[in-house]
Amino acid sequence: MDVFQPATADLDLTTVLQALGDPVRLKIVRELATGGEQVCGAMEVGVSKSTRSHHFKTLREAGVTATRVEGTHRHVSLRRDDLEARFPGLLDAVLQTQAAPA
Amino acid sequence: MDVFQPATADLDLTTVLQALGDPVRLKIVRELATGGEQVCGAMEVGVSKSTRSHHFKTLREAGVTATRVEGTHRHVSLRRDDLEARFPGLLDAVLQTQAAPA
DNA sequence: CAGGCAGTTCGATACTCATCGAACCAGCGC
DNA sequence: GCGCTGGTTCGATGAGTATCGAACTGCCTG
Repeated sequence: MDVFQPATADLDLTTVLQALGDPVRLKIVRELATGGEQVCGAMEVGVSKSTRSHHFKTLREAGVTATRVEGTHRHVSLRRDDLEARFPGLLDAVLQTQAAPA
Repeated sequence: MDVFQPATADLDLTTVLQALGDPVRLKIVRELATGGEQVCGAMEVGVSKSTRSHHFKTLREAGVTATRVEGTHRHVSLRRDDLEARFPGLLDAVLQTQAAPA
């Protein structure tokens, strides 16, 4: 298992935007933003286990999240500082927006 | 020809992020940001005419750009104010980032 | 050790979408 | 009117990806 996540300098804007440009992942990011680090499975995003895993992987590989393995659990958190360093204001701008404008 | 573009209130974050999450469109947005309103065809983005048209359409329908028809030309501009009103700081954050991190 | 649980991976499916060339449409100039 | 030129639309194609269930892996506990 590679819990690899890209270095801050390697973060690619297009990739990050693509990662954020999905309703499910955006929801995940919001959850992480408000709830802090969370266990992967504790989040209810309305998709199957495998799909959820896929989205977490996408976010991680885009450099949006960090994953910490602890026993059988994976603790996922936002890489706020790294994102802020690489794309100042971007994450805040995304998070400030209302979740779902109906 | 519908030069329809969504109202400010209808702008959807996911849609905008998806629109921005493409290298070609990101390039277009940058060009518009630095050069102001431009004629559609005057922009060199490295894709065919039809593909370029498609990207302009995507950006327009996402609410990122405005299109003004003048004779046979289409003048395209960024909807900076609308985007700023709906997603404060987002566009700036995107534009501030270096174009292509090698 | 056996079982269960967390999470990933696999294989398949369906859908989206970026891309192109060609055909088409609409002004503009001759 | 005839054609050129800017731009859109069409149809096709290929790549990417979101989704699922099922099989697998690893850890922890009884």
